[in-house]
Amino acid sequence: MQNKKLSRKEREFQGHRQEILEAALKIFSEGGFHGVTMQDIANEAEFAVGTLYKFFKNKEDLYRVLLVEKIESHISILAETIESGIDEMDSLRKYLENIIRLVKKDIKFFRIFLSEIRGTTLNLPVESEKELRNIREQGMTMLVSVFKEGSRKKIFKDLDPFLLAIAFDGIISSFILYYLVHGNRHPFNADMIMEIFFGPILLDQPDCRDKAPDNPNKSFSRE
Amino acid sequence: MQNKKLSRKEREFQGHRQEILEAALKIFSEGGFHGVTMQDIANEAEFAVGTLYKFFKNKEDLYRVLLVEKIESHISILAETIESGIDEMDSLRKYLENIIRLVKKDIKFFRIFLSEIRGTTLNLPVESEKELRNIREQGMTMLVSVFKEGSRKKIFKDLDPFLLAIAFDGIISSFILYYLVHGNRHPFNADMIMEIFFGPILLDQPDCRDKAPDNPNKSFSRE
Amino acid sequence: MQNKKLSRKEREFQGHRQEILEAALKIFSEGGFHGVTMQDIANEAEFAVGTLYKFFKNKEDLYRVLLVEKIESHISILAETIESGIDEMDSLRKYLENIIRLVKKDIKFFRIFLSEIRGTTLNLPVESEKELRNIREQGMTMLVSVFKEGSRKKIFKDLDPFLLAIAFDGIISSFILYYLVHGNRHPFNADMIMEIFFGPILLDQPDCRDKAPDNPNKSFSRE
Amino acid sequence: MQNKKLSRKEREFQGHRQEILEAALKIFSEGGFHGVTMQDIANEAEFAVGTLYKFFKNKEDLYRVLLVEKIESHISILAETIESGIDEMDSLRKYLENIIRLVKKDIKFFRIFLSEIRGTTLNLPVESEKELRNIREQGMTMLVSVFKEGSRKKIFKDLDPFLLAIAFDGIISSFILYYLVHGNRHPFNADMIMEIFFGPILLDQPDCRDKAPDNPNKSFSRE
DNA sequence: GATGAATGAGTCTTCATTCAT
DNA sequence: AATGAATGAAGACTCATTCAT
Repeated sequence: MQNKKLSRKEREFQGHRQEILEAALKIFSEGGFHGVTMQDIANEAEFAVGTLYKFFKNKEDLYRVLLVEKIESHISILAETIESGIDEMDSLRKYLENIIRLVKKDIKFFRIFLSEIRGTTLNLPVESEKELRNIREQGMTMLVSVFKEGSRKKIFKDLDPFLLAIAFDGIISSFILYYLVHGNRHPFNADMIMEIFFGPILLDQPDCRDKAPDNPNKSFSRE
Repeated sequence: MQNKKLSRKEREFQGHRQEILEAALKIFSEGGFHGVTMQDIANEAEFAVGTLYKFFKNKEDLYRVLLVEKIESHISILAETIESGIDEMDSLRKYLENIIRLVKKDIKFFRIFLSEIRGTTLNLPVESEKELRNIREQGMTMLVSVFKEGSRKKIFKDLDPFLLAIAFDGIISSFILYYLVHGNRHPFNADMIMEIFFGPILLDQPDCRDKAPDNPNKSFSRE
Repeated sequence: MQNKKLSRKEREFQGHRQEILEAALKIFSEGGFHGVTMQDIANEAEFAVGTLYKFFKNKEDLYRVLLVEKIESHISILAETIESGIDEMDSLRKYLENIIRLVKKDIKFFRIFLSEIRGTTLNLPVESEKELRNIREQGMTMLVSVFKEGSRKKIFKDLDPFLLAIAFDGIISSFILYYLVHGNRHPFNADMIMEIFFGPILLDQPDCRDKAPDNPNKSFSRE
Repeated sequence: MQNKKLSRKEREFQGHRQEILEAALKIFSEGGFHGVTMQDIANEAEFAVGTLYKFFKNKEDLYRVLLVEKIESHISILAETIESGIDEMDSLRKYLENIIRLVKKDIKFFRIFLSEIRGTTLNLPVESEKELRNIREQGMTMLVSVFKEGSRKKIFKDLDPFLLAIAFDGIISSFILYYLVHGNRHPFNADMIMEIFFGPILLDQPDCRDKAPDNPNKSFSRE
């Protein structure tokens, strides 16, 4: 009975915690970290401000937890996805399909996520930003592995797998961002993105590389 | 003589305005809009706070002007660049080379720019955000035209030129972001990006498209 | 019990609101609207500045509420008074007696009231000034009615009742002002004011009117 | 010649001083002391802000001088007027006629004057307020003398001449204020005010004095 | 755990005043 | 005397956080 009682309490605790996180997600996604007050979140969550502080150390902590929990959950889904692929192309296509599914399911989160992750000027204190960036890096690492493996197997052209991962990730982000801002104006799906990325865009031309003289000025490296 | 005197004053005025803008750029790029006080900027600019308000209506105005002036200048450079290309591929390569050049020259600006433009949650009041997004849109429009023309000429594969532009833009942003965060760890240049985007990544495979059954669940469209 | 608790909270809330209003009254009556800071009021009220803003939207609102609540309360007292008179002279004498009583009881308020209401250059934004003037106007309207009725009954000499009200009101204000500045140096009471206003000042003289040639220059009308 | 040159300079100096005072009068009368910036006045005067400080020590000084000079000039006019009267009634009528004339000629000044003089909460630091009040007192003193003389000559009813002066002054202020706020809605002139003040308002009634029992509660004296 | 009134440090912004030209 | 750019002190207001109930 004691056990049961505690368990109910625990369930309630977790329930309230979730309600607060969801309220925070909604409110933050609309106003951004600085455009939102703890009172706003408390109102949305239908709790008193003080209560928020029983669950989260402070505003920043609430925001951070919000992001970290979701990112970790998404990353673990995507990790499974990638591992379930029968080959690298399959993994990446599934990865894409899943991201698209997640974005549709969780627009609010991605709204925050993008502004937080793509920005380089900070909403949060350095420490929190680092943590976010590290978690985020794990996601990139997964991609890099796939591209490395694909390169090793000679499925992919011989390019730095890291750069390929950056590019792939950039395309995805760009589509997500476009979707968040403009909705369905130019519909797309995983296969179209795969085609754009992996297929040739340029038709009937030997190679676009040889046209470029090695002008050091153009290369992207700090002097 | 009267004329000369006025001209000196005007030059001084513009000079001070520039100094403030540069100080603001530095400080904002380090702390973000909300992480920075007018006092911080005044200190960096070596003016009194009050002086900032002689040049800019308020903090937001200062930030907005900072972005707008630079974006407009960069866009006009890129527009010229694109027009100077002998064909679409040349235009895009030059576009890329110029962006890379601009980023190297103006890291601080791009730091702000990315966080401002890629985010969907606002730093600024809605009105200012709209203005920024509109200017930014002009940049995208340029890219779209090139892809449209390339499609028309059958230089590019028959895909929605809009999606191609989004993808191209996404790759660029991703590389810039990577450069801003990690510097030169994985060096790249315009040609590499061109190759990744326009060349095929997938080797010796007929087409990646036909493997994908038309699963509506995967397509990126709201219900 | 729940009810009681709420009621206690409500009582406390109203209590604090009153404490703030009283502190504000004291401080404003000494320094005027512009000569006083919210910090001054907070100190006097023994609350933090932030607390003031839980009760009043801003400094102006606090000042306005202060005036409006008191004016309305005073006007309603005076309205009752006037209605309770057995005839017009009685009404006005009672009106006077009550004003004198109120002034003695609430010197601080009248200090603010006079400077606010008699001035024509604004302390407050136009909107608030209008509101104050409107409420104030109600007070004048009461006086005008009495004078109208007295004129109709031929109790008063046949003069524009409006002008009589203005004159009567002016005398009162003048005595109040004198009292506020010099205290009791020249004591007076309601009856003395009544005598000055209603009785003849000029002795044994036919009428002072016929001596005045109709010089348009002297009449108080805009050309 | 040297003399002449200085004299021209002096004339110019005085001219500019006047222009500034006039601009200040206009601007202050519209916005009140605190609602106006030195820049506003400078704009109106078509001088630079710095120039204002060549003529006046600071904002307060400008405001004070503005009032003092006008008040003194008006008082001296009114003093002459009063002295020119053939008897007390004539003096007071002429006094009234002149005030009305002055108000019509100098609405802007009276707008400031009233709010400054009738208020008891300060726009200005205590010292300046005292100075203004002293000058103003001189005006009252003139009135008091006339009433004293009238009482001595038994022209006026035997009432404290001081109170009569306060009452007379109050009526005048009230009419002026009404005129400033509502313009000519209820036209009046010196004679009407004389009649209201000196004639009986109450008709066919023995005396209103004896009805009043000596209730100390009603008398206007601090306990 | 839940509450929400109270706190007060922190910021933007204004504007009287100065001073080099 | 005239200028007006620069100054910086001062004040209204906000909001994350605390704590007594």
